[in-house]
Amino acid sequence: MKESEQAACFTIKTPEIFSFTECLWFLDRNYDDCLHQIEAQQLTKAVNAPDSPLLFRLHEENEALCVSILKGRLTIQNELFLKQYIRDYIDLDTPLDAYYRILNNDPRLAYMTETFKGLRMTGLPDLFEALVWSIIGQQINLTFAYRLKRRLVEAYGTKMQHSCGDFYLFPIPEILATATPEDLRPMQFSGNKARYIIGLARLFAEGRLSKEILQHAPNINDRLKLLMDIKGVGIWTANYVLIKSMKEKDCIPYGDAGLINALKQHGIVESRPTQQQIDDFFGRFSGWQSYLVFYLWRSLAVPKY
DNA sequence: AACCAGGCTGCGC
DNA sequence: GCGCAGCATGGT
Repeated sequence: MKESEQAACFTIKTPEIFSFTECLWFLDRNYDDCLHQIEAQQLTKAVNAPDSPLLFRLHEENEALCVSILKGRLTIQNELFLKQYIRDYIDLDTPLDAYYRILNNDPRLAYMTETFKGLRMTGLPDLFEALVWSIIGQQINLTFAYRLKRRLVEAYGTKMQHSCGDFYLFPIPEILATATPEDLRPMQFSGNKARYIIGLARLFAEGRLSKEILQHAPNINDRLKLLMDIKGVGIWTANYVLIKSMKEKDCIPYGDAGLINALKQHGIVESRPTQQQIDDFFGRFSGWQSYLVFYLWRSLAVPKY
């Protein structure tokens, strides 16, 4: 192997208040996610980088994240892209101390700063992927949602083969735009999910929606409206996507079954809370509302809560 | 077998 | 703007 190829790795210094274990745990959660593999505290994943697809592996060592490239060329441009991708993927750039101070002010939530210490928002930097995934997840349980995603990705995504297994890239809109609802029905997509997803792929393929377009919208309400004008995207999906893909600080996916369960389990709301009741509680967490939603989702996996 | 799941659309008010 | 039925599909 040539020296230049041996150098196909780099490190990223980890921030204060960071737990790689917590982040990996959330990414895994015992669900069958077809877009990454987590094993022995290592994450392996394929991404579409500007110069070529990359298969990378991430592990922690000496207060740094080590990124090694298993497949694909680590050009300068690809390295810049991957560095930023990882920073976005596990939200390395947000200092959490202010958030933890607010959590500690609420006796019902203070335990989170220890129990989930260092957990960072796991993002979906690819807007198209975030939208499709949220449509898949509407109104069905997560086990089934991950199964649907796997079928879609294996049928329309790009495979990267490696000695430790096959890794998939999420389907690009241009490919998915050629599918018909009849193609997706046998994979157990409902007719509506199939139509919504294909419509979305066409929107992206025709350049009528992109992350850039959304980023250029002047404010959060314009971004919500741009998203909710899409067939199949309601208030839940729009907020979910702004959290996961756009790092929006104060988004609440109203109606989210998991969120409401978590709020009930913490004694914060009664069943079937109104939007106003949820806003009243979240008001104190301005600047960290999205993060709080994320930590409440995390809490659902704790038996006590 | 009923009720639930990281909802949405279309309708009537 | 708000509430509600109807929908679609597997898990528990």
